[in-house]
Amino acid sequence: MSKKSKEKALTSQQEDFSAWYNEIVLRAELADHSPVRGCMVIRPYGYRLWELMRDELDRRFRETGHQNAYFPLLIPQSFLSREAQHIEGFAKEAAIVTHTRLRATDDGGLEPDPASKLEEPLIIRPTSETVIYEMFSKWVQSYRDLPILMNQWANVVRWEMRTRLFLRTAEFLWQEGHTAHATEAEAEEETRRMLGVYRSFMEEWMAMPVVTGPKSESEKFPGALRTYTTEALMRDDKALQAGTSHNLGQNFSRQFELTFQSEEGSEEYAWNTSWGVSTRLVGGLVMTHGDDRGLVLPPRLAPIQVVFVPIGRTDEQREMVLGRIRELTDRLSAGIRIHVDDRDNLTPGAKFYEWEMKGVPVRIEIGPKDLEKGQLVLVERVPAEEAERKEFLDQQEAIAGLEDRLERIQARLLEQARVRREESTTRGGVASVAELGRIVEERGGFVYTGWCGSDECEARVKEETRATLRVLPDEEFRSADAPTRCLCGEASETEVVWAKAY
RNA sequence: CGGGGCGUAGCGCAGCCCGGUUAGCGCGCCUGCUUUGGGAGCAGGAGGUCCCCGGUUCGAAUCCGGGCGCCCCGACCA
Repeated sequence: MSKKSKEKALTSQQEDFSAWYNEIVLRAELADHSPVRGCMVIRPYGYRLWELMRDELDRRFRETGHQNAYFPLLIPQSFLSREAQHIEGFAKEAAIVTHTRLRATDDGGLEPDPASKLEEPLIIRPTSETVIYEMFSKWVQSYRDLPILMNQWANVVRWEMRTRLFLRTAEFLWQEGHTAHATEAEAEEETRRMLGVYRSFMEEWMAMPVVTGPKSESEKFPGALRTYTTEALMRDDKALQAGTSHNLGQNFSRQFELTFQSEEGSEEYAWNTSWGVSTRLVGGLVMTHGDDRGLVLPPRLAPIQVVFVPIGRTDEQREMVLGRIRELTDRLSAGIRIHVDDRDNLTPGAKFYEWEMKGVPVRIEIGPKDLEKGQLVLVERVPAEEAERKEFLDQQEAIAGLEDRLERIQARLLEQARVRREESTTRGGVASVAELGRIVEERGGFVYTGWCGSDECEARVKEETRATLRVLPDEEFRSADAPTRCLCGEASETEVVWAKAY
């Protein structure tokens, strides 16, 4: 019995992925557009998602010895200009504070008071390397003060031309880790360690598989020696840079006189790293798992893991059903995030659609018939097999098994995402730029090829195919028999991954 | 910053080309009754600076000029 939907249906992913994404973010109440162009309001449901990500990442940062701190939003303009590449990277998208007062205009409006003009403009941080290393230089004297392992949760502003909710907004929330070390080897180890933290978080919590490895010279962070990335593949077969970890070398310590006296007594520049993930991860989560019904959330990050929908014709029935639900949920471990949808102005069907759209992993229906039989109806957001969509289960057993079920769902989502990525990955036999272009155009996904290592070659491929060099994959991701030739015909130096990217 | 599209009720839209009563529809919202295992039904009701400013006209959502905003597609970026 196909029911005509009164709600406008979601645009399907196949019809227009971009429209699908925008609609789902708004309709699932993750975020909304702000009055200021390019900025977003993160709504409670979306913010809870971010908080759950944040809490787990924060736990992992502490576990690896890092401490949280907070550095100011405003940065002296002169700081940014100290590191040449760094300024080049951020100058084009800066928000600048020039005045400290407003005054009334004749026509009843407001304008910056010229008398309050700052001698030196302040930049709203696009990232905090400069202030942080300035401060580190005050705090560090000897090798005994190292390493410094610090992190901050903050907002940053980058005045983007073109924005999209979560994926690229003018202001976003993130974490930026900043460390200082006595040796290059230690800094490199730290850079790698945090890349690993990101990777395992993304896989274990977001159920989002990633390919890790260094970026090419042209794609690295401005001011870094080396940038490592975690690259994920979205359901529209475009790549998303989900997190980055940078070995900054001594670039910043030289500019900010971040020096220390070594064990041997010599004065040395410290070695720095920085690493970050942002609210962009929420966008990545949406585009990794979402389908034409809406969001699909992995249980570990779902604000609501299990939603109960009571069903009853009469007030009396509803009371009894709700009573039963209370009995059952009292017995649940406090670790499970549940919600009982007892609204009486919606039919059960309407609730089903709503919670599916919001990506809740498990729905449990209980009605009068179930009370008699001691059973309940359980539906997973993404069932293992379509055939068993509605499961009729013993109440006690179902409740007792919820925790395990959520873990199984978590694992399955990662597995499914992995399968999708592999199906969208092309390895071997891509021998020309034209062929790469064709694959990227027609099929999308990750394309592995050989690379001679030259910037010019990379730029040419980018120009001709619209694909970018996403990552020089770490060994475990490389092909069994790596290509021996670059697309240009020269000998391949390393295997690389190309894709159209967000 | 270039190209395209759109601004009318909370949301989605019609009306505009061809100016003419109190500006309309669906969803949502409020009240009541009946309902509830896949988007409930009926009845009643609330809700609008038609993006802004100016012009043309007896009369502007509609025509003209200027502005603003948003979305999409490109160049740059987490």
